[in-house]
Amino acid sequence: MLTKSTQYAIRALVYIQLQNDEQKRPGLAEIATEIEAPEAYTAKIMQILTKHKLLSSVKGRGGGFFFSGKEPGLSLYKVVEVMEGDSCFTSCAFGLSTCSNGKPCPLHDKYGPIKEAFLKLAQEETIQSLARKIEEGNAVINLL
Amino acid sequence: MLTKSTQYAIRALVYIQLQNDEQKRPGLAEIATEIEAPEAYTAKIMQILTKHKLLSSVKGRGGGFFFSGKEPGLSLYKVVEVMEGDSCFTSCAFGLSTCSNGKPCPLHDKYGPIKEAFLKLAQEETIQSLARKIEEGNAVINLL
DNA sequence: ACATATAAAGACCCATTTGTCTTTTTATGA
DNA sequence: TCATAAAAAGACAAATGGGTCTTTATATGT
Ligand code: FES
Ligand code: FES
Repeated sequence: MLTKSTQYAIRALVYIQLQNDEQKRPGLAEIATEIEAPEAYTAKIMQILTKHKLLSSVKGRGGGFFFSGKEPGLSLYKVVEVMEGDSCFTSCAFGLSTCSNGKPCPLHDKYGPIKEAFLKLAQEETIQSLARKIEEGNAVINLL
Repeated sequence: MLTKSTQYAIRALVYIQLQNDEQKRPGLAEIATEIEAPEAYTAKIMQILTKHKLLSSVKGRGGGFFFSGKEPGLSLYKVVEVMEGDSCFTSCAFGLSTCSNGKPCPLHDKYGPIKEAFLKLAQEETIQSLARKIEEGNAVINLL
């Protein structure tokens, strides 16, 4: 499972993308409310994201968060990597220090493909592709 | 990802099964060493498992841990449930409070099947089936 | 130019998970 | 029977993740 921080990050980024698509630049308070996350904690997460250049921000009046738009899509993989590292894609489900085909744990055969599928999902889906599903009415961003 | 405690539990149970298959009843110290886990912490985990009757134990001289053998297999699902609850099988990857087909998050379509596969794995695989893979030389229990 | 709205930064605090240490209980082999 | 080996129990400590509060820096609208 992804950590709460990663989930907050993904939800926040998707919300920002949705707003950007309407030429808006949401601020912290609005984002936190919309994704149902604590405001101060959301602030910390936004700081991590901007520090790692996944996102841009402007301070001061009328400031807020936005994607510069020059980049292509932002993959979920990148977000997960920045927020919690990539161990959820690589580590052994059984707890061995390394997951390898050479000395597999007894879960390796069946768990490997699951990890693969999750990795593929994270690499192929982007903040933008998720936002699009919401815009098309095929998914929701919260349960409000 | 399963928690460390859950992983310790699974490894310990598999080791006990392997020893039981040779008519042995390993004690705490031996188990902890073999699964490469802290002894005192392993003790706590064994207590949880015995309290929930996933495992039997005898105190005193010549004591140790063992499966009573009357039960059929012990599914991974049961172990996970006892150790950390079932949220890893049910919760929303995006962080919504409920995962539902009615109001799906934008990850639901692609993540759902992955969760399904993981649940199936946990329900079908048992401590005994994992032990068998090791006995047959198709997997290892540690990297020692 | 300046007041103000906003993000950034830093110092904390709380909860949970992971891990250790000590004491108690109990079964059993000598 | 009874000393001892073992698990059980309880109290505590460290590490991590999640969360809050206060102060600082800065961009912008007026
Ligand atoms: S070795 Fe355990 S999942 Fe690969
Ligand atoms: S609603 Fe998010 S995974 Fe089902």
